[in-house]
Amino acid sequence: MGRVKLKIKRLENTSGRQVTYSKRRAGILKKAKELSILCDIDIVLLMFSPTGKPTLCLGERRYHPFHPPLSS
Amino acid sequence: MGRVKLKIKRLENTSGRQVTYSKRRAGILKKAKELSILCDIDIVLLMFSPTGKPTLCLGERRYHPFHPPLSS
DNA sequence: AGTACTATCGTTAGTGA
DNA sequence: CTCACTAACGATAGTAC
Repeated sequence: MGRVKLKIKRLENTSGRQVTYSKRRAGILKKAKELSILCDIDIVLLMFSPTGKPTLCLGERRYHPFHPPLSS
Repeated sequence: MGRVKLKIKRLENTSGRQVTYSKRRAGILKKAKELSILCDIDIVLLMFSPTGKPTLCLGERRYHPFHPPLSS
């Protein structure tokens, strides 16, 4: 996406990695939340920034102990 | 995306939830892999399908014990 | 269940402040 | 670094098989 195609390989520029991380982290967190709501599923997403800062996403599903599969 | 806008709320149709889950699971797994490679980070993604089947993604980063932040 | 197609919407790379 | 903008690329809803 964006203005040009981006090859999927490690970004060599440090600040570039951080900027790309910030943008894509927001995108994937949104995707995870959408998926958990749309499909009513449990999801866990844990990631560490290029500087080591962790982000944890636990989805939006209301809690069900022992994660029983849906019957409906 | 897709042909029409989709409201982000629980899909009431069971098979629709499963189809949407399959498509979006593929999308988010690709995003997670791309993010881990581009930004050279650790990422963990765990999710359960509407029928309870788990999927685990551990990212593509080469292993670093104790997850040291990048120095460069 | 899974694959293929594709119009349409969503994400984001590059840019500037 | 963070925010806003937007052209252009990417993901996906609906469909057909």
